[in-house]
Amino acid sequence: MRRLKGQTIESLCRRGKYLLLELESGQTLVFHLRMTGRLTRTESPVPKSDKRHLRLILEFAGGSALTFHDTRRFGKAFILSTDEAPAYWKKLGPEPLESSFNNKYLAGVLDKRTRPIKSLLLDQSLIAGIGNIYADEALYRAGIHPERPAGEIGGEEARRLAKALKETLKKAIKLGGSSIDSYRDARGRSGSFQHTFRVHRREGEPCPGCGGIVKKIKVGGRGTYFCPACQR
DNA sequence: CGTTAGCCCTGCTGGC
DNA sequence: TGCCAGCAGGGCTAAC
Repeated sequence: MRRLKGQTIESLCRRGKYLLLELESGQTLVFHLRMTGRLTRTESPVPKSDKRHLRLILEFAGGSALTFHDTRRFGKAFILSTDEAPAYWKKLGPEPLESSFNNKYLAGVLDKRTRPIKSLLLDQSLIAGIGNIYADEALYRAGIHPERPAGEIGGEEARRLAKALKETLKKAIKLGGSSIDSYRDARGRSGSFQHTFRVHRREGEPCPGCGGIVKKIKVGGRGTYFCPACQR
């Protein structure tokens, strides 16, 4: 990270779950927060009380700083050169909120695949940016059982799923994300999407649609919540 | 190629 | 009240 000294950040963007800081040199400083990573705009020097689980400090001219904290140390920060970047981002599928992600694309991705639909939604090489929370909530919204083989979902159901993914993400973004555990934005603020979960982390509670009981299972090793009555 | 299981890591929770 | 096994999960690798 010493190579960053003296450089100007020219733009900020995002690809899937990766945050990108584009530098004047053409290099990209990339962050992935995973579950417990936190990026915070703060003052420099960083207060002693903020040193726990601190992984990286970027000090800016003018006395402010960007800190990267990560309790579970699953998050990543790394630099991509101009040469490396295109190949790196090619590994990711389209963004659900861009026009390249449409009914036709989703139908093509689902076709002939045997994996449970939930596992497919979490595959970043097919669709970028869907995590465990959003897969559960989108499948509920679309009325699709998380264990259904992807290949048997087509037509009207596939269209419903595409729409559900877009709407779930839009709403979550509008509410500032989900702060179940540690997520905070760069100003330290919590999101509020977690207060609107229909099924995720609501095992044993009533389904808001039918009043039935929300069930929890494991799909692809991930905790998965759904309503057995509403999701077929 | 498509799919699945296991690993990483640490703080919190649930059951006794 | 205290203890500790197990859970949480995104992405990578190995294996089939």
